[in-house]
Amino acid sequence: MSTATTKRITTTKITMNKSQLKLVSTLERVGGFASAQELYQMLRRDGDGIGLTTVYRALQSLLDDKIVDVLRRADGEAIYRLCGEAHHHHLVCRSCGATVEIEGSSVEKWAEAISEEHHFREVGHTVELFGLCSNC
Amino acid sequence: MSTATTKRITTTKITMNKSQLKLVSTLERVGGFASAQELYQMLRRDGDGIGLTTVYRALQSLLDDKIVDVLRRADGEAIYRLCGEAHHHHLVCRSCGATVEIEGSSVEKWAEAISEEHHFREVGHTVELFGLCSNC
DNA sequence: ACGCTAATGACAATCATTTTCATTTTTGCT
DNA sequence: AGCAAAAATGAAAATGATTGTCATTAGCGT
Repeated sequence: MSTATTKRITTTKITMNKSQLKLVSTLERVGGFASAQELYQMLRRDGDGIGLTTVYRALQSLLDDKIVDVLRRADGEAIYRLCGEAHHHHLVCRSCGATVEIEGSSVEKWAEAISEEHHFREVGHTVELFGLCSNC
Repeated sequence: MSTATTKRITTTKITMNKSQLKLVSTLERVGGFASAQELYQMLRRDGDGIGLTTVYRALQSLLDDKIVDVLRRADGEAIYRLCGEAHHHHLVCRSCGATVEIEGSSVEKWAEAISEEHHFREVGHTVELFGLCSNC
């Protein structure tokens, strides 16, 4: 008999309720980041009678289930996006707001190495660059 | 006579008022990040009659003068630190809050390269890692 | 249909941050 | 020193995102 440890396979069954599904599809439509307030307004505009509380709750569940990622805008407002989106970072002009999407495999590798070095698991990262673009 | 363009030397005289000085010295004492609310409470504990409004205003001025940096905690609260502090990043346990300070010259170089590539100037960056530490 | 649980939404509460505005302090000038 | 204008200050109210409360409702299994 092998003494190999059995890998734990996480079989958490993830069930999404109606609100969560609506949010996911709205986020798909957005294709990037959106705040809770923005998502709420989009749904209302579409005639949906969803409540703000429900939007926040559903987003929290989606976060727990790792279906969405969260980030903070400069003013502190939380913005969400689907995890599935290709992971990239942003170079933002702090004057005019122009944004360039950056893919940075080197940073990903760096983050991974650091995490291992310190025995951290499930490490995500936030990497954002802020400066002045050539026009500003 | 030379036709060389004259380099503009920015001689903005930076004068700090009393409140700004107090905040700088408090931040020195802290040696890292602190929120406006925390700084306010520290000063009050020390018997200073400073008002919260003044703390926010002074921090804003220090930001404008590039004397302090700002970052966001996970809950969206803004935290400030002196720019002079050795620049480093953080690896934070999202469960117990344990924090490891990381220095990452490779990320600095990467950020610089990206900035140049897109002709951005005065680029600062935010790099934070969040995960689960070995105890959690 | 019935009973139970999860989900929902209106509303109030919280908390950081910003605004307002009247008062005080500092500064510059004579 | 004396005085006027400008800058700084702080109390209190306003704002805006987010969270908590709680009564109502929708779904589901029997």
